[in-house]
Amino acid sequence: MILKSQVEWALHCCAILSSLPEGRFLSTKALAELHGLPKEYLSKALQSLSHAGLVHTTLGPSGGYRLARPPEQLTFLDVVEAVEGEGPTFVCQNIRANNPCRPQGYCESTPCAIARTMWQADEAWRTALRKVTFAELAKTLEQEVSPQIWAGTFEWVLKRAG
Amino acid sequence: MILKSQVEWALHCCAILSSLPEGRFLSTKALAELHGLPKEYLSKALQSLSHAGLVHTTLGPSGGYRLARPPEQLTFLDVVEAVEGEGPTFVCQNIRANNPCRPQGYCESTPCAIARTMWQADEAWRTALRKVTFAELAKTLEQEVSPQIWAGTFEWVLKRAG
DNA sequence: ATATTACGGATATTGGATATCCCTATTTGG
DNA sequence: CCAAATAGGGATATCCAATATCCGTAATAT
Ligand code: SF4
Ligand code: SF4
Repeated sequence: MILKSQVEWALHCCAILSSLPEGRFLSTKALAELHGLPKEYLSKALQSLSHAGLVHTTLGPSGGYRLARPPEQLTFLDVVEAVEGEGPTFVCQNIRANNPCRPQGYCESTPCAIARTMWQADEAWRTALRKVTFAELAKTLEQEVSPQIWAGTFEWVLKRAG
Repeated sequence: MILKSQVEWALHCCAILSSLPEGRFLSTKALAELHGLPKEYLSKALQSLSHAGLVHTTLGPSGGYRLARPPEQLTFLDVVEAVEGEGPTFVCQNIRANNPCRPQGYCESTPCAIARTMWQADEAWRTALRKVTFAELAKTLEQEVSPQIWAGTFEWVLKRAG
């Protein structure tokens, strides 16, 4: 059970977009170059973000993406779910229904304890991701990333942002 | 990102084995019949449990599986990790290394904040699963499952347990 | 007008999950 | 001792989602 690599891509892109000045846009091409990713395929991940309403887009030269909300209101969970979907990791096949000891046509009323436990774990995972916003991430990155790279990247991005 | 169905199978099998009287064994064949699963493939899941040391096995007629520890000491996490593996759900491809603004040969010292956040969420998921033992599951199931089915299944299992 | 962009459909390619088959060593029960 | 039953493991086939590429369309800035 491994998340798609698009999740990492989308998280990185949102991290970059978080530090983009108000009102400016960054294109798929720039984001792909910056991260060394296939442009056409990264585009699909960005479209997922767009479809989820997390980013706004503009067409034409100097077009691209910007965050739809301030980074304080964008969480890791938003991005992960936009790309990976909102479904549970544990999908119950209801195999208890195959129990030969069950009376024919018997129908359980409640989801069983096994599934509930797995879903609670899913919820704990989601809760952890919901707690971290991109504002906090930006703060952490600014402390941890080498100032030289930080400034260089910022300049690189600004030069390409429409 | 969806868990393999083998996870559900293994959880169900351990639930059954939890209520098996001390010293007796239940075969793959019986477990497959009880849950309506392909015997040969279920066998792979049970082998994972065996390889992880969660169950003991015996060969020959009347052979099969029993829990290696009391249900109080067997957690959901044990079973899930035995089948699904212990790796993180978020695999970092280190795409920050592709940043064209980085000096050549530059090497980050610490895993980045994005990966750490994702791994923390993984840990929250694991913690939730580690909290639930099969002793607690048995207690819940006994309360929730219809007494008729519960008794019938118990009898069905005992008849086939070696 | 032209170049650039997001978007979406179509289409490979790949790898892991699913599933089956068969052989071997071991143990039980007769 | 013998025959049946069992776990274990290797080989193989199938299926499907993730990965990746390509191209056409509409919109937009210069
Ligand atoms: S017991 Fe729970 S996990 Fe298993 S089939 Fe039923 S609902 Fe699904
Ligand atoms: S920034 Fe973090 S998640 Fe992204 S490539 Fe680097 S270590 Fe991996």
